[in-house]
Amino acid sequence: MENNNNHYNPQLIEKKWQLSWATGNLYQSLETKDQKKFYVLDMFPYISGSGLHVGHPKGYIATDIVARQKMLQGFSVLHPMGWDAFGLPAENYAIKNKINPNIFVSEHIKRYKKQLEMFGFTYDWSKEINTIDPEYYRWTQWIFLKMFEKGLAYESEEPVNWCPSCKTVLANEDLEGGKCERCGSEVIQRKLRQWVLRMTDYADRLLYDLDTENLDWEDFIKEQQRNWIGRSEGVEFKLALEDSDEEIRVYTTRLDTAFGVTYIVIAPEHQLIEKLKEKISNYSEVLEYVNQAQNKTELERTDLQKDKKGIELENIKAINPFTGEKIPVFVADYVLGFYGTGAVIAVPAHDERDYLFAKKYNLPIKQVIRDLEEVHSIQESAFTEDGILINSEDYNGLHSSLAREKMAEWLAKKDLGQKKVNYKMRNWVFSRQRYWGEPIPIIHCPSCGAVGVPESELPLKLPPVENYEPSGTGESPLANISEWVNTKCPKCGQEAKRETNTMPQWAGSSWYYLRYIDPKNQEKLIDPNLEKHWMPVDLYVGGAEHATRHLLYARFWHKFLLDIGVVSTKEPFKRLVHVGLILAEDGRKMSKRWSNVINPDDIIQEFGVDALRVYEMFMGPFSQSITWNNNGVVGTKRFLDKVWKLQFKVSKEGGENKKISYLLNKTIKKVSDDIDNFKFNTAISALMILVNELEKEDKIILADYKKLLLIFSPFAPHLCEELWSLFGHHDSIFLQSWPEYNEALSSDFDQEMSIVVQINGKIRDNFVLSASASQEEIEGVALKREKISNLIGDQKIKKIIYVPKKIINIVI
RNA sequence: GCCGCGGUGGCGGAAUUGGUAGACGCGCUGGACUUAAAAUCCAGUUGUGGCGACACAGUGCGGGUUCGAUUCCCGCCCGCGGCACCA
Repeated sequence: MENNNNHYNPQLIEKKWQLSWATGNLYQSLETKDQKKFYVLDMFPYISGSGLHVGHPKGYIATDIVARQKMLQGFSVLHPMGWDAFGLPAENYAIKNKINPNIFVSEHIKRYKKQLEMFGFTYDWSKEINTIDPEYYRWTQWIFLKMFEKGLAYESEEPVNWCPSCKTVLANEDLEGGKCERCGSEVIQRKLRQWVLRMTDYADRLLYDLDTENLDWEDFIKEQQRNWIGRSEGVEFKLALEDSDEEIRVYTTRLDTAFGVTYIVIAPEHQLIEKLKEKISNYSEVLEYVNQAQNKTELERTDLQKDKKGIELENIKAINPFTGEKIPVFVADYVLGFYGTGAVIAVPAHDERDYLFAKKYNLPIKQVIRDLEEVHSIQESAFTEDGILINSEDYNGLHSSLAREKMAEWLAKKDLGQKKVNYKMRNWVFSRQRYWGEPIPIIHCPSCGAVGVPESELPLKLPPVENYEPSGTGESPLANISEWVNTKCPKCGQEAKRETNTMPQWAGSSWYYLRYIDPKNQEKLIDPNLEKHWMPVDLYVGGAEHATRHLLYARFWHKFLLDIGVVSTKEPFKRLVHVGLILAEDGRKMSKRWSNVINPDDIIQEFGVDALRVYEMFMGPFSQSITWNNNGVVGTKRFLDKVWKLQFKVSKEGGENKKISYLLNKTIKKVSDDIDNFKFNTAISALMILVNELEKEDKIILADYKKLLLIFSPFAPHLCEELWSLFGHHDSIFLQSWPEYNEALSSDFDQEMSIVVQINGKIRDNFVLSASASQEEIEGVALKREKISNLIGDQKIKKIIYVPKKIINIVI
């Protein structure tokens, strides 16, 4: 099909311009001093088994529009792309299809890249990175070594989440409702030696910088991170045990309720059970309960619906330091071993769980806080809010918040306890018992312990292996390659063994945005001058599912890199926008499983990539999930054809068309603002309105048409570049300047105004008159209108409200 | 259960320092062009009543504030996302 007066043929122009842009190095980012920089970043794709569907490029289209607009506005733009390719999903796919993961990943990268190139994106491919490239992951390993040096990476034997199907441990962040996020299997707790990153050391900074660094992030993502970090301020203190040297340490945020403590509850994992085994008179019963609890899966144990069960440690009594009362000690699995001290004071009157537990086991419920209005009845339910203290001796009458302070002071003075901050967030379990990941650069020496691989030996390459299958023993398949495992200790030269665990999927993506800036640097992770030039990332676009994983990990690593002087900003991503999903026409997620996937190649074949780009941006608000509709692409192709057809109305002669220049000017502002605010749908709508008006004209002035092409070009780059060249230009449209909005012009045109007349707020009439008319004149005209005077009749006018240039409301 | 977001025509959606609800697009109806179809163009399209001018109703439900509420307040219902015994 040829181009004709009604339609253009995308096949004839799109490939041509993509080639021209690439050979002209149009998108190479340069560190020029005289231009302002703009670093716009996409979350790079993870290489999995399935290819791209129409949902994947949505975010990339948006960043491409922003990148092109910024270029036109005179910024030097960095817009890179790369590949995230280590990790479980890629490895599982490779195993399932019996391919070498290396080969599978490399082939898929080629395919992804080809698909991305069809979209005509502005990527600077000279900056391409790939997380499985040894020249890339040597720096991932380098960061790990630095963390090891600083004591932030350590070995641990704590119980960890183990996925029996993936045969590896998982971080807390990798769980979804107690199940493996990848395969859905139930995760069990297993004691295994692991590498762990001390992320909780950064908890406060991760929390406070969300607010103090003026991050332009959507609130719900910040909120998710805050909840995930889960900071709480409380007090840790000890209770003595009767007839014993042991003591119980507890953590509470409600010290004000301390006089209401009627028993203590400890977690089944608590070491005190073992220590007191001689003293506990029902020890065998207790042990049975403990074993039962530990055999439960995480899911069963955290099921809120289940009964609050527990068992008393008979013959054990703790002493409440505030009252001197002797209180029983229970073990119950609703207390978590890993949080706080693994032991809590139970205040049934003021905590719902304790209330249920106390009712079940007939334990006393002692009220020590009353509500201000004195309407709450402890007989009916626990009162969990702050209030006024009662039954609390010296503290009676104080408000909860003040009581907490005073009581904490008292504990500190008696040397029984002090204020303490706790986090829900746990340290990052960083090793995986799998093949497809960055080797952890550590050597285990019988004399020196864990020793870092010398920097000069990086990258420590992942060796080829015959069998990728995970063993399930807690060792990775690397353990079977003796020539790789056996080595010498870099410190003492003795025979030693390499660490065989690998890094998790999220390692490479935790710092990739830095490497784009200086991808080929052999000496350093990044050149400090380049880092200062480009960082922080000005705009980061990707899926919201990364709120508590990638985005938290990357912030953590970034802060560490700040501490060791590699980067200069506190936060990596200044502005973050999340992309809404594109759902299939049946309303479900697009997936091979449902065979409802729309392939972009087919749409591009039929309508061209510009029509697809414009449609995806026009569908609805960018961050909202929206269902795909093939007819929508028909509509945007129709719109592109309208723009194409307008060229035949362009005339080089003739004077200014006031009406059009006014509307054009308004559209320039609307489109500029809307791109800034990610309101692409209304930007396109404004362009449609302009085009509809231009269609009605017999003649279009060339200068106006060029402006239309310029403001439309970020959305439909191929079509606009083609039309630009058809008017005799030899240089790219993207080397021009974004049209300026002329503020004076906007008021110039408003010589008339349309006034709506309301009676008691109901619209009854409207008329047009000169924009210079005063309120009195307008009132006069309105009251003389036949319709209005008939409606008013002889009723009395109470008052008249005038909204300048819009509405006059007569109240009768 | 807690936190966050949302509910507007046949459909996707637009409009919020309170000021003409339904922009723009899809679909549908009628018309022009054509031997015919496609494409394109023109007109219409929230509902009810009316030939019509127009009237009444209308932004999840029930109240309230206001000259005026999709927008603000109170009480509910429904959907989506996140967290989930964190003491």
